[in-house]
Amino acid sequence: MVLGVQERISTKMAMLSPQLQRAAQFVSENPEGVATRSLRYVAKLTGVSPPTFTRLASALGYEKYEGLRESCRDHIMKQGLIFAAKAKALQEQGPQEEREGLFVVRQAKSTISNINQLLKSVNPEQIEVAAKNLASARKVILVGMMSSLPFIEYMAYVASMGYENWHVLGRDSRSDTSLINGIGQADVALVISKAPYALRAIKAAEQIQNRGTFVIGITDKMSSPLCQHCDSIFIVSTETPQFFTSHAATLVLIESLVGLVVSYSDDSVSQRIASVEATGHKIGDYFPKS
Amino acid sequence: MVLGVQERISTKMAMLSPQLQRAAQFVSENPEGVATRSLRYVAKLTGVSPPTFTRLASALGYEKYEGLRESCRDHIMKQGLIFAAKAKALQEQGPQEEREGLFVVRQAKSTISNINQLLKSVNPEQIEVAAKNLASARKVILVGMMSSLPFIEYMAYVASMGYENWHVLGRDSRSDTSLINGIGQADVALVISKAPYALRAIKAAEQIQNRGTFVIGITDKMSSPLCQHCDSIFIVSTETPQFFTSHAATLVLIESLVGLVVSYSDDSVSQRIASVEATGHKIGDYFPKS
DNA sequence: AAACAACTGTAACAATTGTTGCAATTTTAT
DNA sequence: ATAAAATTGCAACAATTGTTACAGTTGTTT
Repeated sequence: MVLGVQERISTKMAMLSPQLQRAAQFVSENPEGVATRSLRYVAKLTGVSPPTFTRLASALGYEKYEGLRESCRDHIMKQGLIFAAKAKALQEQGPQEEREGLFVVRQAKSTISNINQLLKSVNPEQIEVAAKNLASARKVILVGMMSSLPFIEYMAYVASMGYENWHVLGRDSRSDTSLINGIGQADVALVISKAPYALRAIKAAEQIQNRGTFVIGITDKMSSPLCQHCDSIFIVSTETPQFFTSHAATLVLIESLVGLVVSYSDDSVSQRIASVEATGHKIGDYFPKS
Repeated sequence: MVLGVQERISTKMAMLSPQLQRAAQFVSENPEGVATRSLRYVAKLTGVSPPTFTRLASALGYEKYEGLRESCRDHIMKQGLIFAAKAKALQEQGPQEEREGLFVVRQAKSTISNINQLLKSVNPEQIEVAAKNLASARKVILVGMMSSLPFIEYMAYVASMGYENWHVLGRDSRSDTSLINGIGQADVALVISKAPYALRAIKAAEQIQNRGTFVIGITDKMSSPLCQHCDSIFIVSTETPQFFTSHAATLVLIESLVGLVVSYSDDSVSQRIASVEATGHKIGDYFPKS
């Protein structure tokens, strides 16, 4: 069997010299460029000397540079075929057409539509206000159960690099009650709940709001039981061609929120994040270099 | 506005000489060939003398043959944009709305572009193969550290509704080693790692692969250290207007994979999922149905 | 039928391409 | 520290590229 460019690059990348890696990365990221432009042109674009690409070709096991280019041609031809199929699938639009090869496409399509809907339905000002609240809160309580928990934890992880006052509720029930008891009006909570709505999340939102805490909610429908316990609510659609729901639009909202929160905080936060990563490098959490 | 190759050919085709028509037809039918191969090669393929193509270029209104080729390049690139039409529409949505405050819009834009890139770069067949592997594995090991862990856990959560042989590595180090020791060739692992690459994830992938286990990797670059320890690798872009990265495209891939896995499994899985939800209702995990 | 114009391939061309030897540099080992 | 090895860019190279002038062919007009 003949290996493709991408496979060859991914297997040999580690044992290439710095310049060859640069070249390899470029090839990997723009095979069309390699297939259509000349070696010297590509070299200039990459910021590497022409011979480097000749050498890359032989390092990847091709006899000549033309072999590498031929591989790139293959790659884009295959993509062209794939795309033809995708385009056809989109035109047919058949909901009963359960062709497996197009799963990703359908998934992606509904995801993009979900994101677009998020953009249409959501008020930017509302996000700003929510972010400001989160940024200035004494304590931030994150609530999410079942399938929403991972996204709450993602948020907590990102926030943990810059803040120490963000807490996740729902990891274990013991600490939960004490956490709820300690909060008040100076704090802010963010709750995520989608159908089927986890009872504990709804109950938590209710209790938290009863204590005078500002509650931000992310849910999937206006009719969601979460709505009535929130001071600020975001509706994100979760529709999917599959039997379970998609959380991608939620993720976009979360990432936007966190980004805004960081931008509202002072520079010390950015510095903290930088130092967290530096510490990680020192104790060997991260892969060296790059 | 600059005309494309196809338009130029269709308008002038009638007033071309026989040989030029032959050449024009070839160009119209294989623009990729023109973009990627040399003039002389194309000429030989068409059965026409080389100068004919130089003449065709000027007959179509290009200054030189290179102009025609450039048009063909454009044509190729445009193909990748079929799906990106929505993203473009989004961009045109409002240039005056490009105010600094609209974080969400910028975030959404880059996310959609990331998803599009996923579609462009990923081979549906490869996803199918990966999903089949996951569906038929004796045990599935999910690996992800740092910011990737929540997504691994999401995957584990969704899978837990239908399968009992999916395990997350990295929740606590004690059980990790025993888990790794128990795996072999009948098992499949899925590893997620993005820059900055968590050392433990890379090491885990290495160890797992050494045991003969099939390793599926999700990472952000071909130059990622994860690549060399994987039998199947998916590249998803994580670019963002912000300082940290976006995982939305990864989520789309994950949701597609899980959806496929379920579709490859027999009906018992769907039944299991249904019963899990029913049980949840009975013990009061979920909010009473609306 | 001859004269003309348009069409097309051959061959020589200048430009550009990919390649290779060599020297300068950096990295690694001793 | 020194030596050896590997990496990398420069410059000269042979090959190939796209182009053009020219000549043979074809079909049309007078």
